Amino acid sequence: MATPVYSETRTTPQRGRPRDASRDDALRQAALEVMAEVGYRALTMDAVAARARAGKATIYRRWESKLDLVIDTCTQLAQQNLAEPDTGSLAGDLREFLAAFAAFLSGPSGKAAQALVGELPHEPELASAFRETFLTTQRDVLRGILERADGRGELRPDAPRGMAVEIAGAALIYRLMLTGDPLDVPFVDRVVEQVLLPLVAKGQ
Amino acid sequence: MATPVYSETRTTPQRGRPRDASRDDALRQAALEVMAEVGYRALTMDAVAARARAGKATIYRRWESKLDLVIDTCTQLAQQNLAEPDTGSLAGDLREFLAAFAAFLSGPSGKAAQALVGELPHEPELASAFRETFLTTQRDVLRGILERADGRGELRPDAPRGMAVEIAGAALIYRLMLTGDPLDVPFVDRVVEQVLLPLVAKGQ
Amino acid sequence: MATPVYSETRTTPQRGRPRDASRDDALRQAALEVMAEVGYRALTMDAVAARARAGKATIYRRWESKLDLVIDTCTQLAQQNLAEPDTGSLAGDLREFLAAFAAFLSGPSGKAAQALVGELPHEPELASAFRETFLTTQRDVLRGILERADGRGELRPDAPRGMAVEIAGAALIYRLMLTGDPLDVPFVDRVVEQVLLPLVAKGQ
Amino acid sequence: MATPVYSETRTTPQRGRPRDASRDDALRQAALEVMAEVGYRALTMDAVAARARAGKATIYRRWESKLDLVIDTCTQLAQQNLAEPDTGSLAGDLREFLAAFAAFLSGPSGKAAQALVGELPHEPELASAFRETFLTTQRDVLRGILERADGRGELRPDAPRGMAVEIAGAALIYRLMLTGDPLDVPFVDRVVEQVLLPLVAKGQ
DNA sequence: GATTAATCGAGACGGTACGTCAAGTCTTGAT
DNA sequence: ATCAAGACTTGACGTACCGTCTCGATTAATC
Repeated sequence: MATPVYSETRTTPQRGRPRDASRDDALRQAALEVMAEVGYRALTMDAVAARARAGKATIYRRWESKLDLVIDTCTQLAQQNLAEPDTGSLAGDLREFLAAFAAFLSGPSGKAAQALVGELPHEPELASAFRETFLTTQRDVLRGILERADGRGELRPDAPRGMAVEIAGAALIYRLMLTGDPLDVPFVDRVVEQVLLPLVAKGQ
Repeated sequence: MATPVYSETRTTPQRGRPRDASRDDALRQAALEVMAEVGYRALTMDAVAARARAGKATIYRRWESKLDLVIDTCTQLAQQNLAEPDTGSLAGDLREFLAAFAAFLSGPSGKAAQALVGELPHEPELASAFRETFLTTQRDVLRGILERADGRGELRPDAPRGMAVEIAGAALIYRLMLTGDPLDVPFVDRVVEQVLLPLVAKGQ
Repeated sequence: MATPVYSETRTTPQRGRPRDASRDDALRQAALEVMAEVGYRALTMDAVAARARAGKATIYRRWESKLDLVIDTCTQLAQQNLAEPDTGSLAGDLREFLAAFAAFLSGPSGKAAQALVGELPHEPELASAFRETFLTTQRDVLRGILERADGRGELRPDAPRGMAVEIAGAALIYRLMLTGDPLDVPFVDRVVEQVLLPLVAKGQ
Repeated sequence: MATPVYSETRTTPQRGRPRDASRDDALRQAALEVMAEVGYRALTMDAVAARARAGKATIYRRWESKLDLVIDTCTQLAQQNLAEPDTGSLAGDLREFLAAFAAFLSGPSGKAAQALVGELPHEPELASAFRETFLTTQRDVLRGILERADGRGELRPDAPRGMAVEIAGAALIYRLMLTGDPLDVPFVDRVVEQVLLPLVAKGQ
């Protein structure tokens, strides 16, 4: 599921009191705060309900489970950070975009993403929502950056573009989730200069 | 903690019935099976105990918590696959080692590792055990491979060795845990040929 | 409270859509049916509303609570059976009245009354409404019967009238609510002949 | 059900930790206290568990429901008050026994009994347990008293014994549960002198 | 005839209790 | 002191109901 059910194009006119849309945001906000504080495992529906001053039924009316709520909460956050940069150079575009992505991952969304990784193999719906939110978008932007660089003649003809895109994401997320090392601008710069440009840029 | 408590140097000689060491393996085996079937979240101590035909106290006598049991179970598995290859060439060593590591990750240990990722930020002890098991060892072997290659004069002088090591691990784990794409030999070969060798090997 | 709020002498003339008086009966009828089926405890306002095809607000506009609705429903039923008999003889009056009262108690009102007994100690308002409906009226009629019999010289001078009245009610209600034995005409006759007349009638 | 399941004659030897019998009493005591304070309706399992410092599962392991717990709690109390008096006279026996029964009903058991009346029609098991506890025993004792009085030649030959027994119980319980008037010794004396003795004793 | 306001069915809302389930501890008898 | 078994406390789960509220849609009395 993973989204409150407004999108359902209504067949019947509109019966009863309509859902209060402001509760959605309040609940997502509460979920985000609680998850940031105690993590996914220790997040309880009671805590979210209490923080949003809502009844639990109000949550379960919108999301089927804790997982569903968390997914939707993260997805919502991901909508914003799509900024496709255009600095005119491959190096500039890569640096700018990866820095933005790193910042996004360093915030609550990153924490949430990490919390969800363990569920992916057992929750197919979550897995596809997760990949859509955290992987596909970022991958598409990177591909666009490489294409524009190719248009400017900056790429080697045999550049392994797919692999470069994968490596870029992998490097950031590996740091974030596994090593625990900081995901800062110097690191992004090193990834760009020591890995990405050498792999794809002409004359390196 | 993450290891059965035999190491506790006994002050008193040895009184009463000694611990049945075969229960350790039975319990780890049960834990592994249950985790592979239902994942970390849905794994219950009762289920593990029942599968091993053991009492819960028998588990808690050895491990402090569910997490602890799972960590130890995985660590145990990791002990075996340290095989440092020596094919005589950088490319050969990389291929062989990464293929072995990929195979290790593709098994139950990989599933377990994934299940644990979400807990790392809130469980410092788990985090260090996890990194020791899944990251450090692999990193050290890779570093050794690069050093021996350097001794043979196969590396460029300015090769970004640390980054190469990090990228190698990142590429595999990213695939395993996030994209869900298969972690097979062709992929490993592509990583070696399209990424690692270009980054560090002389004359590429 | 225990009565729909029409009595409220309106200060403002009469504005807006007037209340649909037919909903009162529909709701009481629904309440009676539900209570007869599942008892007081398991009666839910949602069930009553659904059965009457009414909104819950329509109920709460008329009655303050579940208790209030049930009380009013029973009271309504009680209004009818006040018939003070006048057969010309004490025995005849007693038989006729107690048979009528037994019939009343054997119907849904009796079930409802029983359902309410448990609430009496904790609901003073309910208690007084309950006593008014189920005890006082019946008691007054019985007292009238005894007085008229006394006027005819049928009573012993030392007849314990108060006790006789109390015993008459007690015998019926005890059967109804506690023993579960049938509250039929033969029983009423036995109460009259074996208990009431011996206690109060001259020459027994 | 209405009794913790020890009575179940065990087929298997005895496996695992046995039930802690002291929890039974603690829970019954807590239930009695809570019920006396807030009544049956408002009694919650959480409140009982909290007061007994027990988990809810510990309650549900023993009793299937709130009703079941309450029944058992009362039944336990009823076991004690069977005292069959033997003063040597019908009047003395009646006074003594009914006073004792009135005292029993005036305590927490009486409150509990009242709370249960409303459930009787919908809970056959409860009904029979209730009657066994609160009616049958008392009835049997009364019957014994009448028989012994008959043996002493105190009864009229045509005395309506069954009705007398029923009336005695009805008078007390009617007062207790319906009218709310006090169930004190003067009242018991009046019942004996004005009703029971006139109905059955010789020469009245 | 248009306006006005309280009604109607429907159902979302904040709460509270429900009965279940799991984690980790403790207690049996037996080895 | 260990073992299997299972009762124990704690606390979260997801559901159901209470009594209130809010929606669009009637429906009279008032203007």
